[in-house]
This record gives sequence, C-alpha cells and structure tokens, in this order.
Amino acid sequence: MATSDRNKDDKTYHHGNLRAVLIDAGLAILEEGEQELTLRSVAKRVGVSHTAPYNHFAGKDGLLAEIAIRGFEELRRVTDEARLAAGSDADDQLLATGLAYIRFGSRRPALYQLMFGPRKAGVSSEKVEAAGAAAFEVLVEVIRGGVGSGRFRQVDIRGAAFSSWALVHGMTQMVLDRTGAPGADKGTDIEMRLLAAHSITMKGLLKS
Amino acid sequence: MATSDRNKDDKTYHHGNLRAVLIDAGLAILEEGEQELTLRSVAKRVGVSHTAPYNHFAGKDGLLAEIAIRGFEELRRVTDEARLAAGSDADDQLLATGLAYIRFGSRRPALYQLMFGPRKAGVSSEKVEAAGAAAFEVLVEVIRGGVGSGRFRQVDIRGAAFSSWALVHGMTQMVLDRTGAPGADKGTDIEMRLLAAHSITMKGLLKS
DNA sequence: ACCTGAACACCGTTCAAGT
DNA sequence: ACCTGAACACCGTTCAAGT
Repeated sequence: MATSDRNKDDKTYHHGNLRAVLIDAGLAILEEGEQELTLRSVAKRVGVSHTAPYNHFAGKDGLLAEIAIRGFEELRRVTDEARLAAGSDADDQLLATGLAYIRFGSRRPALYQLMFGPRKAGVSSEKVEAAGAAAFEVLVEVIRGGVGSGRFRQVDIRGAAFSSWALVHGMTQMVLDRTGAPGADKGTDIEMRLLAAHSITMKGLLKS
Repeated sequence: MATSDRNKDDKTYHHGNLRAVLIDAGLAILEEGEQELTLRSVAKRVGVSHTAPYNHFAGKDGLLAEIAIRGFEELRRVTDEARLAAGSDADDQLLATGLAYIRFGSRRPALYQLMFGPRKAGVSSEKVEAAGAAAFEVLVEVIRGGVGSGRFRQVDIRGAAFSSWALVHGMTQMVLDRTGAPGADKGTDIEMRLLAAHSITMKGLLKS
C-alpha cells in the first residue's frame, strides 16, 4: 500500500524528471516574486535536499542559466506570435513585436532581470546566448521582410534589428528600474513612449 | 610619538571621513573587477571592522546606493563634456553624447551594472533616481537645443530624449552581456552600430 | 558619537555515506 | 545513478560592550 502510494506521487515528484521540476520551481519563484531565488529555496519547494540539484546542474549558475533559456524561449514565442498577428505590413510588425517585448519584460520583471543580468561565463552561458540569439532572429525577420517587400529603405538588416532590439530592451529596463517611482500609469505610459519612438524611427526607415 | 604617528595616518585613515572612504573603496573594488563587492570586503580594504559601515549607511543597500549615485554623477559629467565638445550642431551633439554614454558603460561594466541593476526600495533609492534623472537632463538639453534651433522637427522633447537614452542604454547592456562572446573588436563594433542607428533616427528627426 | 567582536541566520559548495 | 546530512567558508545584520 505504502509502496503504491509512493509510486503514484512519484509521477510528478522526483525520480526521472527532477531536473525539469527544479527549473519549473525556479520559474515559479520568480513569477511569484515574493521569495528569493536560491538553490536551497528551489530544492525546498520541490521537497528535496538542498544538495540534490547538484546531480542535474552545474551549481546555482547552471540552474539559473537553464531558467534564463526558458525565458528567452518564451520571449521568442510571444514576439513571434505578435509578428504573425500583425499582418503583412512590416511597419505594423515592428511596432507589434516591440510592444510584445516590452509587455513580456513588464509582466515578468524578475525573470527578465535574470535573463539580462550578469552571468558567470561557462558552457551553459553559451546556450543562454544561443537562446537569446534565436529570439533576436524574430526582429531580423521583421526587418528583412520590410526591406524585401520594398516597404523599408535598403538598410543593413542586422544593424537595424540590433537598433530596434536595443531600443525596446532599453525601454524595458527603464520601466523595471523605477519600480517605486511615482505614476501608476507606467504600463500605458511606456507604450506611448514606444509609439513615439516608433514614429520617429519609421520616418528614417520607410521608403516613400 | 605613537600618538603623533597615529594622527598623521588618521588624515586619510578613518575618523571624520570614514563614510567617503568607504564609498571610494567600493568604487575601487568595482573598478578592479577582481574582488566581489561585499560589505565585508569594503570594510576590510579600508581596515575597519565589518560592522563599522553600519554607522554611516543603511546596511549594504545604503552603501550600494551611494556608489550608484557617484556613477550617475560621472555619467552626467562625461556626457555633458561630450555635448559641449561637439560644437553647436544638435545632430553632432546627440551622436557625441551617445558615444560617451556607451564608452562609460563599456569602461566601467561593474559600476554600470550596479547603477541599473535591481535596487531595493528605500529613501536612498530615491536619491539614486534623482542622480539618474540629472544625467538624463543632458540628453533633454541636446534635443531641446535641436528643436529650438530649428534643426530638429517639433518632436516631443522628453519623449525623444527618452528614446535616445533607451537606445544607448540598451546597446550598452547588450555589449556588457556578451562579455565572453566571440569578437574582440566589440568596442569599435558597437560604435558602428550606434552610428547606423543614429543615421536612421536622424532621418526621422531632422527637419529638411 | 563611533567602533569592535561575538553571535545569528542564511547562503553555495564539497564530500563521505547511503540506496 | 541519484540522494542525503554533516561540514565548511562566506555573507548581511544585530547587539552588547567598549572608548
């Protein structure tokens, strides 16, 4: 009896998939934002000893890297969805992906800070950069499409994508920095800022 | 004899100005980049017990806030100097301040990350934001001058300044993130990126 | 008014030991 | 192959005690 009970729990508990469960727990802690993300807090939440994670990750940095990768994968997903939903106009696509980007950072501040915060070098760090590069490609696609269709000027594609990314990234960071600042209309305000920047950029980007 | 020796040392040692000495020590640790910035490491470098800082700061966060303020003051200084050295053309001024901004972040990566990293809320945090706002005003002046002289279109001044700041801030962050990335020509590369972004932005900003 | 040293709770990491 | 518990070095912070 006790054995069969144990087997039932084990499906979601921990034997084959402790690695994945730990990553999810870390993401959940960041999402809730109350608790500190600690190797010990993650292990405790899963119900495992605080040294168990060392069997699946290269210490705390290894776990953090895996969480950051998940973040970049989702960032790529939401921006790509926004791009597809924006229709065929490259101008609309660029604005939509920028908005999706800023919303992602605003809604997941702790995860976003982790993704772009200082990382120790290492092999897992390269995988993080690869995930970030994949997310970056969404913007490259937008610019490439705009240039290809003749809507945009013949700008350097990756250079323009880099500028767009830097702009939304910088804006997101500035929103997250001033968490205690006056003005609860932060969310709408930053979107207006992006709109203004977008219209200036577009005057330099559009062909006609 | 021992007393007079002691008095000589005390001038730079610690009695009246321990507070300032601790801030300098923290900045020096960040500058060197080898040591971890820790309340204890700062105290040790100054030659004082690790609890002494509590007489001058609200814990570690209080010291960190003071260091960040110093950083923003210097950021304001270097961008303002670049603005003045760039002559009277607002276009040149905008590019020069952007370059000075990115160079500041590139040369003081640890300090820059501290300035824009997650800060705990508190009174000292407000002073940090005030120092950051003062640095921001340099860019506002550039845009205001460009609009006033008729060189720039009649854009929203603070909105355009915000966009410019976000752009260089985002670029700086992206340079600092990829510390281990391939391509040692990082420094020159990012400046070319900024030039490209600047020329696109200018097409939307300039009047004629 | 300012500084020290002991003490506390917490953290990341290592390692022998268990299964 | 995976997990545990003790142990270690380190951290921020508090506090009684000194001057």
